[in-house]
Amino acid sequence: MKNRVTLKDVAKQAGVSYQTVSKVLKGQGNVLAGTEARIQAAAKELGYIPNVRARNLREQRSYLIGYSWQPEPPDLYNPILEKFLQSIIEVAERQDHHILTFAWHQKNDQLEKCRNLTQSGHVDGLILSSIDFDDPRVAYMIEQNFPFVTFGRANPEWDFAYIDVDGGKGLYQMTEYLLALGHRRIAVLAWLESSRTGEDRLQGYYQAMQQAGIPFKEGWIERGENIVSAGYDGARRLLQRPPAERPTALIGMSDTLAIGAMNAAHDLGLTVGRDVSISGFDDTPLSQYLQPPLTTIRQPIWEVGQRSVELLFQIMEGRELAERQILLPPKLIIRQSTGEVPNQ
Amino acid sequence: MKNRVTLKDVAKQAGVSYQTVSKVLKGQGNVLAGTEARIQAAAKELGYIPNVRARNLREQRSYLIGYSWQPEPPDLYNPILEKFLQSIIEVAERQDHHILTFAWHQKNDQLEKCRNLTQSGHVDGLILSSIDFDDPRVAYMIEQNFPFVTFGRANPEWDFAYIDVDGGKGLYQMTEYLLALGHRRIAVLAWLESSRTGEDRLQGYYQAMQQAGIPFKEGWIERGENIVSAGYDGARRLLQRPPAERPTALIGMSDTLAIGAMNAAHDLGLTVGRDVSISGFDDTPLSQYLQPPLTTIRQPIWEVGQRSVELLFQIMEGRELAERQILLPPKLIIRQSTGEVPNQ
DNA sequence: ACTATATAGGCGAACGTTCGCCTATATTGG
DNA sequence: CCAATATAGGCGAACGTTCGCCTATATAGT
Repeated sequence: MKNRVTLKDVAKQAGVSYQTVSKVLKGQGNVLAGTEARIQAAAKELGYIPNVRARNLREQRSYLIGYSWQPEPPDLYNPILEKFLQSIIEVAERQDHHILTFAWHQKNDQLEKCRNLTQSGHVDGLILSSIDFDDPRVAYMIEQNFPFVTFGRANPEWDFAYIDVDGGKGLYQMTEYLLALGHRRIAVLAWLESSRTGEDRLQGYYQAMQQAGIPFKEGWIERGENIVSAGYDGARRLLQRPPAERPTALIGMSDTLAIGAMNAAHDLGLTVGRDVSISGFDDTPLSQYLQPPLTTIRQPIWEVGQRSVELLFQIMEGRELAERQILLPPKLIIRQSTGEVPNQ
Repeated sequence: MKNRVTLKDVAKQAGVSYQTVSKVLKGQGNVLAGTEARIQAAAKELGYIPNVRARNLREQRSYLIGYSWQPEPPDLYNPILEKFLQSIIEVAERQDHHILTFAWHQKNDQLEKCRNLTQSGHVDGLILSSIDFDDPRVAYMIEQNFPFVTFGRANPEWDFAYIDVDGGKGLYQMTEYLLALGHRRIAVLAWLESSRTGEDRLQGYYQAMQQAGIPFKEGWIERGENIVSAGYDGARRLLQRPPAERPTALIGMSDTLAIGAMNAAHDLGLTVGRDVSISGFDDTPLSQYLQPPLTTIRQPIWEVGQRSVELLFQIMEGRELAERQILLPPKLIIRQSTGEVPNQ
């Protein structure tokens, strides 16, 4: 590891100055064909691989993009992390960049970590997720004018590049679908009001219900953390109401909540898909194998990852951007948990 | 980003040479208390943060650890990736290191990627997973004497640092448990013979069966890829055998296969946990919420991650290691898919 | 034949650290 | 009073690139 082959070694072997080797290898050389061949041969023979640490210092960049996500508690998991990571890694590598991952444990760690990572020159850009409404990281990045992209929206008054999935549209479609099936009493297992993403999604539900002329009932929204037991408890409360006001369909704001709801229905002796319809959000890989398979909403995660890196590259290159805010539509995936599978 | 504050800025403000600032800030200074205070104050006032690119070049290291994993196909997911990643990130950060992630798509990409990453000085060490028996990456790292640790074993004739979970022990415990419940016809949904991990696990099954004096039946091993449909197909074949030779218990080599098996049993009108026992391996976060909850084997992923980074640090520091090969025991998690929950 | 221009490649400088050695002053001991 | 030693901090060098400028030769134009 220590005595790696450097430009100087190649230069000596090829009989030129090491700077010339650099130029030739970067395709900026202005040399005779013979010289070029000699240099290439020497580089190949010696197995020259440029030292990125020196390049980084000289070029004042690190070819690294930072990414961190909010850790889930042990018994839970992040259904989209793997795909998202893989997509950003893939796109980054196409441009000779890598992804540096970092963690934050306390909420107030976040800003400090971002500060350090950016100011120390560790990374050239940042991809942030689990964005809060008035997220201090976003404010800081804007203030510092440091290249970044978020997966998720923040305060709409701030102008910065983000990508998000239109969860409102997702819930709108889902509600519409359930209404078309004939449901009228449709409840939602929602997140706490502090979640911006959660409230966005809920808007889609409100909108569809209103369009269908169904008056809003406060009691149809059960709120809780994004954990299975919250889905279970919420569904249990809803399903134990008097028959006349018991919902016939439950929309979970995540597959996690939907799974809790399915278990609650099961424990109450109800058959999901017949006695009650239940749907989720995320299209967790296993959701199609649940009994019954879960109707859900799939986020275009791969595309989110790809486009966020592409966006970030454009920002890092200082290009003017036509489209800095991207909202991607999710896709309704119909399975048996909301009743018989329709034709096709 | 461009005109960040450097040692020279701090030095000017404190009225000393920049090298002295460096020494003081690294705690190696031999200066008057007053000078030290002046330097610290200046650094704080200017918000000095060392430039890691310069440090890396000078120190000939990157403070980065590389990690890559085998991407799962889109409808599948890696049940342990998130926890593993989080654990290695956390331990790495405690020592001022970060994790650099990279991908490989083709099998033959792997070696090339590792070569580049190590020879270019991108990373100081590597954590490798999805190890093959005669894995060329391992051979290369040994030959280059580059610091690395694997999660998983390779050719036992090679001497290098690894951590693995004793899957054989896991299957032994599971088989023993099923035998204790009274099962005699116990089948396994296994991986292809080319999987070293799979064969290791299978050994535990063979051993337990042999100790119980039950003759081995070739037909009780159904092999396939690690995908739900393979578990489904394998279980279907096993469960459709004539009653006298139909297995009463199916051991899945992964939760994925077990889920396929549960679906097959369901489709054949069998109740899992009563008509047939089914178990998995991994303790996927959702496995406890399946209907019925899945008996499975939990890998100590957090510990694997933690210890692999600790091991790697020791190797990077060139310390002699007492224990370079670590085998951790998994834990049997009993739920209802293998029958009634025992007391406690 | 003399100047302008292109061609091929050398060379210095810089990126921001860290580290070891050097020096000037102050302190101590005999 | 002088030499030995500590103390405080300066200074040069190096890590391995990239980049711009410079120069020497060759070629072309008039």
